[in-house]
Amino acid sequence: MREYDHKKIEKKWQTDWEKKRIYQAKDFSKKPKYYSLIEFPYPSGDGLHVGHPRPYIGMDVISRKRRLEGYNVLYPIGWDAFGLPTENYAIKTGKDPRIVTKKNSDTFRRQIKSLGISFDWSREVYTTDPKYYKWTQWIFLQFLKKGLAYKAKIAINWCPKDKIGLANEEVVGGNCERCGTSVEKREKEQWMLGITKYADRLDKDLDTVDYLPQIKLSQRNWIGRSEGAEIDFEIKGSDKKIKVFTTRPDTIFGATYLVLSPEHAFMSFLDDRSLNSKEIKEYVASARKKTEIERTNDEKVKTGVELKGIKAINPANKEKIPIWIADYVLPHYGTGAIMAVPAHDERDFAFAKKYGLEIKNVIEPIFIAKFEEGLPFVERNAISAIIKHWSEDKYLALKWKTVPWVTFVTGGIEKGQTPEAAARHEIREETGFLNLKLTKTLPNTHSKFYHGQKKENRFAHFTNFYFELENGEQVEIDELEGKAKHDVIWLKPDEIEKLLTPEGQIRDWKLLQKDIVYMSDGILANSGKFSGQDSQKAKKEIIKFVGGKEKITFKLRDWGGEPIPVIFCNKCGIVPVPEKDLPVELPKVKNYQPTDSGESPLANIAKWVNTKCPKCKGPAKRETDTMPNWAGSSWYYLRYTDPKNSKAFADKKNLKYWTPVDWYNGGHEHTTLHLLYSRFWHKFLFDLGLVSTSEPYKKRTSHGLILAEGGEKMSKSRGNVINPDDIVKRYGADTLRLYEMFMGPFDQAIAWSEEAIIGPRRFLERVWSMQYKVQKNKKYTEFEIEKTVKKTTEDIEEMKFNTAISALMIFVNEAGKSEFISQEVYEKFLLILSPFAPHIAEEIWRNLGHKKSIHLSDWPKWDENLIRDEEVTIALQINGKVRAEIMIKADSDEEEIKKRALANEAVLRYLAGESAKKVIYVKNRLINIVV
RNA sequence: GCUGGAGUGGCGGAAUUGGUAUACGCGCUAGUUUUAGGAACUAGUGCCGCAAGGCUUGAGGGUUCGAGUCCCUCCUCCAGCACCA
Repeated sequence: MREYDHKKIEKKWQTDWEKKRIYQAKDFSKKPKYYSLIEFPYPSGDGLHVGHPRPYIGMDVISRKRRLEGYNVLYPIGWDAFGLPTENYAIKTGKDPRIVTKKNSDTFRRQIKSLGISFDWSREVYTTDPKYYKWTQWIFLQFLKKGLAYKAKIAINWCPKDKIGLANEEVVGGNCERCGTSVEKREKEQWMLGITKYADRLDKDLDTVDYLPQIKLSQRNWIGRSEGAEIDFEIKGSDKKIKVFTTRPDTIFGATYLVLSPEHAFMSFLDDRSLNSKEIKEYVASARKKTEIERTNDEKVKTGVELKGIKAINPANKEKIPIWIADYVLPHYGTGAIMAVPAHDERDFAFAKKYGLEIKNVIEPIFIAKFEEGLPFVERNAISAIIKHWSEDKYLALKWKTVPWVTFVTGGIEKGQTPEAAARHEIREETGFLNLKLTKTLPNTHSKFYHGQKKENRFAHFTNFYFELENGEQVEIDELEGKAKHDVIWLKPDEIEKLLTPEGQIRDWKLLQKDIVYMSDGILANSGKFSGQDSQKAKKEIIKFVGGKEKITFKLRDWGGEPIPVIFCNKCGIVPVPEKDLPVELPKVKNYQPTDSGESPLANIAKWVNTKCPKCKGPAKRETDTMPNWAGSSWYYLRYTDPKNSKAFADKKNLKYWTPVDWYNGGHEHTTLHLLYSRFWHKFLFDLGLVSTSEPYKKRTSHGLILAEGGEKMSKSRGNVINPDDIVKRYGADTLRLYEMFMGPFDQAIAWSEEAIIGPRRFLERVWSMQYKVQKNKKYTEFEIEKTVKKTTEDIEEMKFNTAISALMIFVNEAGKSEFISQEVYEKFLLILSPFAPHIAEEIWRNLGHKKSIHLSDWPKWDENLIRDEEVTIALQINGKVRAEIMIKADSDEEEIKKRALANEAVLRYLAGESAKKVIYVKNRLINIVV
């Protein structure tokens, strides 16, 4: 019996596989293709830590399984090397980023190879390679041609220490993510890509792909589609109009003022027309000075200034309403102006409260409780009354006798009766109390419910009152009307919310304690001819009524990116670099020091910057800003299909064969920006007829981070990095792979444990020693392997690698008990183990006499008939508690089992003479005896 | 604040979706054995209790013959978004 020598085995097979190129994808094949993809790594100087390979191993398991299932698999890798860290590193060391990148990727490659990941190394791409970024630039020129790339002056976050622009994500709490310096706001010309033009498609087409639900959700949130309307508000005494965007046109009768963002174009028209133009100008100027962060982070205290002497006209009710400017209205969303409905919007409410603006209720809440399906609704006008005790902080409620309700006093309004009179009448009848002071009338509410006593569905319209009792004087209550139906109880404030049944009354109570802004749909009120209608249903009619237009708006904004391949000419303006001159290569720069102005270090290299205009041949300058790193990573998966092509970014035939990516796994942190941007690029290329599918990725999943043992992020600066090299040396790549897949759910973050890794190693030891128990032509533990094959096959597809491995372990534990194992069964086992532990599986496979690699074999099938157990254990429960177990033949007769159960000794003991009320049988699972 | 996810032994985590809670692994306890290593093997291991037995899935209520799973209220943690009208 040989020892399990992982070092020898792993080295040997890695060399062999590489020599025979068994993982190289073939362009075009009779086999069906399968394209599995991981996010390509950023090769930092720190080398790999154990967190990096988790997704690679996960997709490796999928890819290896697909090969065994007969697919022609493309599983490529490359290096994403542009971007801030490289630049920062270069700045620090003064070294050429390309040399640094090369060195780093060499380390990464060696480390990844030592794990036995089945990447096709012949298709490696580098985003820093001119042969690659030539095509990034080329795609950019296509954007330019179609008008989807444009230059705009936008505010950027500027770190004065690093002298570098930061993306919003790189600003944490107003400080630079890297160095902690407080970030400034700077205006800078930036290249923008018009992703917003694709917003609708990016949203809709999510229906056509198989992404994890959370991923779709966060993409949808990021795109932020919302349906609403644009409505013009006329300015009194002027032909000017202000256009607002709203998702709640149904609340327009409650719009009591307008708010414009300080950047709004109306401001320039205004000039000195308003009575307080100086104040306004000051406010606009101060808002401009604030950074985006200040504007949104100032604990959301709202400030604003009224445009005095100017009024707008609410098109719904023709009322004159004031106009304000305030920086809580964002310039770049909707029209940069809103109609404020303080009664039904929290932000408007806070603002209105602060500045004493009118608050007009136009939506009355509707509460829908349980009702009988199919029964018509009987409409009733009703009252509800909160009544305070005359001397204590207690409130009157009725505890109903026939139904399990606790309510405030309620009752119908008779014809000709005022609501207040109805309330007083009802209170007297039901409680006998006489001396009430009407303290407050609360807003109306509506409620749909089933009236258990009257046996009908009710649609009640409530007028709500708050009374205070002046004293305890009472009259005798009529037996029938009062006491027979309910008892009067007094509730303390903290009991009310817990005990009260009707939601509407709970709301009344809460409203009495504090302001509540009702923002949901309901019944319209104070809304002219629309009063009484369902707010949701009336939306469209109201838009028509006020002359508005339905409109869909997106949160998504165009994003800045800085391309290289353009030239600025004084005569011709922005001129694209001719395609034949691509790529525009970066010059070798000796000094990578950044400049104070925010210009690229390239700007100092006159020789490179000064060039000729391709159009007029006059003197011109090159764009000196460099591409953001997401540009290169937006299309890299296309390059893998044809990585060496010098005529196009990839040949159409290759693209047609390999795309779309069948399964793309990546980090949670990329589910919005990267994923959205690459979808956008892909759709653009699709529109140009350059790729053959409208979506790049058929399926997308995420993996969780691996954290350090304390649960902290792993990083060199924290000094808690676990290097896979050490693990591979001591336990072997197979153990590491197995452990990473076994440690917990794949999509969840999880802390590394140096202790727990021994488990998978022991498992492999047992797998190893099993080979010495193999018997040919004998069958053992047959149905166990069938079960294991089924479970493993299914779990891998759902990325439930942890339970798949658990099934493998259970098999080995079981099979290990018998003296022998049949070769057939053992081989099946090795095949389903092979995606997780490819080296040991290969070694044993060959030891068993195979000449060809296990990884070129076939994935085993299982026989459903063998899995079905002949006998099953079922539980005997009494009142839901397990008291005994019995063995029965699978699918045996129900009555017979029940008889056996009732005759069971343990059952009889627990029954203790009592007879069974009911016996429930769940097929092949349990019997529950109710006593 | 909003949205999404989660809370199960000493620890990482299972649970065919309403049907025997704690699979698998780590750790721990006892034993066996050895080429003395960061070992291997065998048995045991949710909690309380000597036991019979009782109790257990963040807390509290509810529905059900039966709830980790469904409903309501609340608490805690993680992630993303953050005035998007």
